[in-house]
Amino acid sequence: MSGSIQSVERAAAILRLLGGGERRMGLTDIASTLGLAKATAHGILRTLQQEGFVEQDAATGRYQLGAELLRLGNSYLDIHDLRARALVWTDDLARSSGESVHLGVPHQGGVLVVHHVFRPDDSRQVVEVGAMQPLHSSAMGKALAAFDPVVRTQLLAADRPRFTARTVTGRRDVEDLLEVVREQGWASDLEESWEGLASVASPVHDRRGVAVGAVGVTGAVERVRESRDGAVRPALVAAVRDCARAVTRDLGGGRFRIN
Amino acid sequence: MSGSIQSVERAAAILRLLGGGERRMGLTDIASTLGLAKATAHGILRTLQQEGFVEQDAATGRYQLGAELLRLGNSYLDIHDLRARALVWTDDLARSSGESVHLGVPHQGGVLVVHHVFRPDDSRQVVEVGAMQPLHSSAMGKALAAFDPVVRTQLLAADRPRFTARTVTGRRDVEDLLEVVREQGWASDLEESWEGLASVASPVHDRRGVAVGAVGVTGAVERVRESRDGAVRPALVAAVRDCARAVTRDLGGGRFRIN
DNA sequence: GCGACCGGTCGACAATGCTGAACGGCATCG
DNA sequence: CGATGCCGTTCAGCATTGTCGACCGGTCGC
Repeated sequence: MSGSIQSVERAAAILRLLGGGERRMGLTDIASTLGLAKATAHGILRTLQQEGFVEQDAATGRYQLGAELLRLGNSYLDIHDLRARALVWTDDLARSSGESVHLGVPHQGGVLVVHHVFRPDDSRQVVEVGAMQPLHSSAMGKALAAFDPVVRTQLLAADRPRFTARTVTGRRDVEDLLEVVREQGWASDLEESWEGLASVASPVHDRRGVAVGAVGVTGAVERVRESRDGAVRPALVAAVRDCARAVTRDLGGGRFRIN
Repeated sequence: MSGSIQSVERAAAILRLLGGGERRMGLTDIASTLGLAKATAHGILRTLQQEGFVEQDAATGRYQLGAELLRLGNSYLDIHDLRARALVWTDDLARSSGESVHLGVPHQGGVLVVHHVFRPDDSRQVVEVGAMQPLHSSAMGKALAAFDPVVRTQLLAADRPRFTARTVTGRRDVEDLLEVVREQGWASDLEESWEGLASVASPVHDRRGVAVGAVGVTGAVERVRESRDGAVRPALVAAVRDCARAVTRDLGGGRFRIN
């Protein structure tokens, strides 16, 4: 029986449902959305609640995600090998570039941010660790898709929503873009995800040469580009690629690889 | 049948096992630790892996926590009402106190950090969101235990490991300490958890008056205390209590409550 | 105060997942 | 270099376990 455990699968579906979209959901909602009997959903929810993965609002009886997920998510970060090795390099990159630095890994058709170094000034910033970035419009996403065939397939298969006027959505256009990224070894995002924000990213490879993550800097488009509508600042590109190369080397891979 | 779903319970146990202690575990280890048949553990692990909650090292075959947990943990933060309301106040507290600020909620016999504002200088700091603090030796833990009977019971029931020479471990001592905290409305941690670090914390109450969280500042003991072996800086205590009171008020509760 | 809705419960059925044993690959050790 | 253990994985049969539909009791809104 190489199938999956049904109840665990359903529990995961419930968690995913609670994690995306509505903040709180009622039992009936959850059950009907997933096509389950109310009693079935209730049993799973009761167990998840008991384990801390789900909490129930005492007043309204509605369900939401639980604190245990935050704790375990943090444990995941402790485990993360790539992240541990990248810590020191990304710190340096943030200092030298003066911009905030992200480390992302491919996850479920997107890029999951596993590390985030704040821009080294006193401005108010929010932690983005645990957040997702789109594959088709983020620098890290394109860097990963260009070097990992699996991610590339995901990118081409999924729909690519338009976030700004500069978002590239056409399949042909995306494919050409990835070709360029593969040739030059780095990717950019010039106001393709958010107005006014630009990023530069480069992939990190493990010892077998597969792209396991990407390092990127993000900042105001005025600081990332040389001039209005100009090219990305070469020094920034060099710094990002240096960082990505350093992490790759640290992972024990890429001795013979160029990125 | 008010029991729990067995397989979901076991899946949660596996996740908790992977989250605490060993970074990676083999199937046999996991199964024997939890008293499960290998095949049973394998089925659950396969499902968890498929859902992204667990990852398997391709080389060694060992299992570790998966990225989906980080994503969901982040979603939990988005949901968190207390955290959302506290954001602006904790920012102000960090600025005015010049120290790093934490917001914690009681969770599984400890304090789970749900928000963390960096000390407003350029020093290198790591995000502690998702980390746990002990009830008996942290300022937030004591603040929560003093005002929430459930947490208080947990604190008295659990064993209280000694972290430094100043950690209070005796049951009688802890009870007296909590009494003082309840009277004065705030708690401190003077090198009881880590050498050189001190904290001050005050509880946040919801509209029904129960302590749902705690706000605390943490810094070098030399900056928190007025003098060597002196009292905690009154201005710092006032700032923390102001912040906690503000959040409580924001939650719609505590109009008649003093903390 | 009536109705509709919601969360929760109950008991029966059978589908589901658990169990013990056996397989194949890998590394180690003799 | 073959034997031996260890480990992750698979298999098939059995009964435990979770699922289902119908049924409560409370609450909100009309």
